[in-house]
Amino acid sequence: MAQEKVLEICQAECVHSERVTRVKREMHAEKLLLELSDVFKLLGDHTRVRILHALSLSELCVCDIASLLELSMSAVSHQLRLLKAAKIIRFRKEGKNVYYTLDDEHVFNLIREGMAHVQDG
Amino acid sequence: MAQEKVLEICQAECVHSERVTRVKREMHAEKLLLELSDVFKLLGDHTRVRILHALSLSELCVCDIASLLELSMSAVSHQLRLLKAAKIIRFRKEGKNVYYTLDDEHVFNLIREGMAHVQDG
DNA sequence: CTCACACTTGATCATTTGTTCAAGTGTAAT
DNA sequence: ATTACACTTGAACAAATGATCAAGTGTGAG
Repeated sequence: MAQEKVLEICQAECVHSERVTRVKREMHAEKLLLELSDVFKLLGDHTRVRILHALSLSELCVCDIASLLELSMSAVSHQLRLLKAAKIIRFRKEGKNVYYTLDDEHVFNLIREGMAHVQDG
Repeated sequence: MAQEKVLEICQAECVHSERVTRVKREMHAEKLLLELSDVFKLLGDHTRVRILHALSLSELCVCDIASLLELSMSAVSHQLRLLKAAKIIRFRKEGKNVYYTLDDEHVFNLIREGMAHVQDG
């Protein structure tokens, strides 16, 4: 897992060095890519996607979600915690209940765009 | 992990049943959501996102990618295999080289939309 | 043919991840 | 205060994951 300096790379003649250096120049985004993969990782779980999809249709409290998706409240709460920490969802307390919603339209768009990809086959 | 029938759900008065049944009616998408989470899961890895981002800038052969991202060819090849299987990327052989590209614009859009989310903070 | 080499693949292993269980908050009603 | 209950949280454990290593393809050059 520790990404050592491997350099099991092919001979110089194989690497298209002009292309590689050009792409490397355009890749001033390493840090953002790391954040990006973290966001996708959060969306990349069946339970969490189901939760987010449900929240894209309505604000819901924890036990609504648990009931809807037939999960334990504990399992739901754990996942909500992750989504909350990543600012993908927002919450609001009201009495004994805690209501969750999507945080912004980006996530909504991501789900829509993802759906489009999936539906095309 | 085995998703047993838990039903540790709160009392009837807490569940907003009209809301829950309405959302449930609108959720005729369970199977798609499963596929969707699988796609996001593939995008949800640092190495794979870096590979995809590089491919969004240019067609590249395996050792270009390995060189660019300082990874072993083996590691790259394993990840390409997953992306290929999910039809997220396409390949073309030419002599001893194998060139990879993004399969369609959906993935490109996903990465762009994801970047927008990340950049907003 | 034989060799070099770009790439693939299977096995292994450490890390990460998601669920469950049990215990702990905090709020509202009695 | 005491109880009920919506929700959170930590520990524990099984399953999934990603990198490495070693062995395997297949293609082109000599």
